Amino acid sequence: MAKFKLDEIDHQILDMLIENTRVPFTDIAKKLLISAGTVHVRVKKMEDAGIIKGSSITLDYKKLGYSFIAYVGIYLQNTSQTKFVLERINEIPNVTVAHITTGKFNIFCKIRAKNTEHAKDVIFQLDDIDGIYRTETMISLEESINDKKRLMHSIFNEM
Amino acid sequence: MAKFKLDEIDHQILDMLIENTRVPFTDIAKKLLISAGTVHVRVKKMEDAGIIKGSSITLDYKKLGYSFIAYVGIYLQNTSQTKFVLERINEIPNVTVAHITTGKFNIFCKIRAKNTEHAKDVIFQLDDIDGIYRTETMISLEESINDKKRLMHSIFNEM
DNA sequence: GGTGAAACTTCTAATAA
DNA sequence: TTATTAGAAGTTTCACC
Repeated sequence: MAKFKLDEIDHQILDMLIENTRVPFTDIAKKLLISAGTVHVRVKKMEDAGIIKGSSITLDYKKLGYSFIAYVGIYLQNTSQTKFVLERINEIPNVTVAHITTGKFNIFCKIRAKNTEHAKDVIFQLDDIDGIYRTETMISLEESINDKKRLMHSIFNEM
Repeated sequence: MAKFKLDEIDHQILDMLIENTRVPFTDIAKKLLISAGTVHVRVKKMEDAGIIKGSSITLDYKKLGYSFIAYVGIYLQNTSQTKFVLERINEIPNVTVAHITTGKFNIFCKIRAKNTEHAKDVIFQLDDIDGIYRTETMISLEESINDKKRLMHSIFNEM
């Protein structure tokens, strides 16, 4: 996969879009002292290159009654079942991300639930999947999400 | 935290915004057979209520040369140092999320790096933090992200 | 590559229902 | 709560640097 070359302008455009996708191109243009047309062309180029894959709103799951987060490590009976089990896991909407991993666990996933009671149901759903022989749960007491912009800066400064 | 009441219309608006924040309100209106003004009012209401926290672009980190993902479980010398250590961890831009957890680990985080060599540097940075006495790394061989929309549907159907 | 302005589309807020 | 509408604001294209 080829590394796409971004210059300082692209980088600053991304920074602003990371914070808010609806920031007007005219505002970006004003801040970077370029024209709105240029912003448009550059964003389009990054979209076409697949650097910008899409955009999404950020929801407050706590306000939606979903304040429970946990990570679940999964041990399989047999690693040949990995693909199959992963598909079953991904059918559970409460599983937000799943990884095939090296180390202790074969599969590792993050779940989101309403509360402990509800989380128990989700974990039971996982335990019920054929091929999973044991799970190990780590409950999140506090989540801190790192600023996307900071990662972008560190990526950019190495390019 | 009070649960905000969303109706079917709100839910469908969220669905469309989850897929693409830049979808014109007029398109949403057309699809849901309501006016663009109504869409605007409802989105604003959800923003004011904090249900919609913001919006961001999704980047392709692989294309940016960052194809390495790992989870790192952290053991502390003393749990009283948790807050302090978490702050140090969050200063590393390659750590994208960190959690205080129950279970084996005291802190659990996700890192993003260029490759194994680079990941080693990041993990060494973690190991160097005062108060951390051991880390355990799980490398992601494959990541599958579950559709946000599916989670929203399951949340909505329980409301 | 970038610009600036025209043409087009979308947003927003006020008014009315 | 929702619809309509008109003016403001944003986006996109294009001829020209």
